Amino acid sequence: MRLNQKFFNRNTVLVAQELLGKILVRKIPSTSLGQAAKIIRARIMETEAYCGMKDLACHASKGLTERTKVMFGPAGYSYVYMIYGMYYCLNIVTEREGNPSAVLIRALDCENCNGPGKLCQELKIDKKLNDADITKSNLLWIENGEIKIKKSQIKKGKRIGVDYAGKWKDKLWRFYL
DNA sequence: GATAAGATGTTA
DNA sequence: AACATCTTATCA
Repeated sequence: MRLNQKFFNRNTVLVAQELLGKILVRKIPSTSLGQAAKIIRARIMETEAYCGMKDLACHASKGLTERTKVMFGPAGYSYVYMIYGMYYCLNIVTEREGNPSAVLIRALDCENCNGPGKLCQELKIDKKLNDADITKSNLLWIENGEIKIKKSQIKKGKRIGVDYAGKWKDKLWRFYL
């Protein structure tokens, strides 16, 4: 079953943990004539929570801009941005409209998906998939996993690469299996 | 294992 | 100028 708006319209740290073990589904349309479309399904293994304007590690802390505006909208939308000039990162917007937060998908359990930049490469996720309603899209969505994840299976750590974020850099908002 | 550098373009 | 990354190289 596909996860709905209600699932994402909640506390970001909670959603980040509950996304572990869920199935990310990506339908890649055919690129050339006669070539079949491809569907990739993979378990989410690692996430990070980025919580609103106060969180200095969250892009939305810089205010509403062309880049961050998706996060200010309703939950359940994709936020895709370019990082370091070479990679894309995939996030899902959480919380109610006006509370700009998102969960970064850092790793899946498939080949070449052990990092936020790599999994976007593997799943052919780029800026075109920014601002997509993943509760309705037929290109990208998330489904319930078969397996129920127990709280004891979830490991926590500091978020990666956010040393500039002052007191927010030490928050244990990275979750992984 | 830890650390450093380089590739690269968007962002404010 | 800094950056929510990854790969390769060079240490220990």
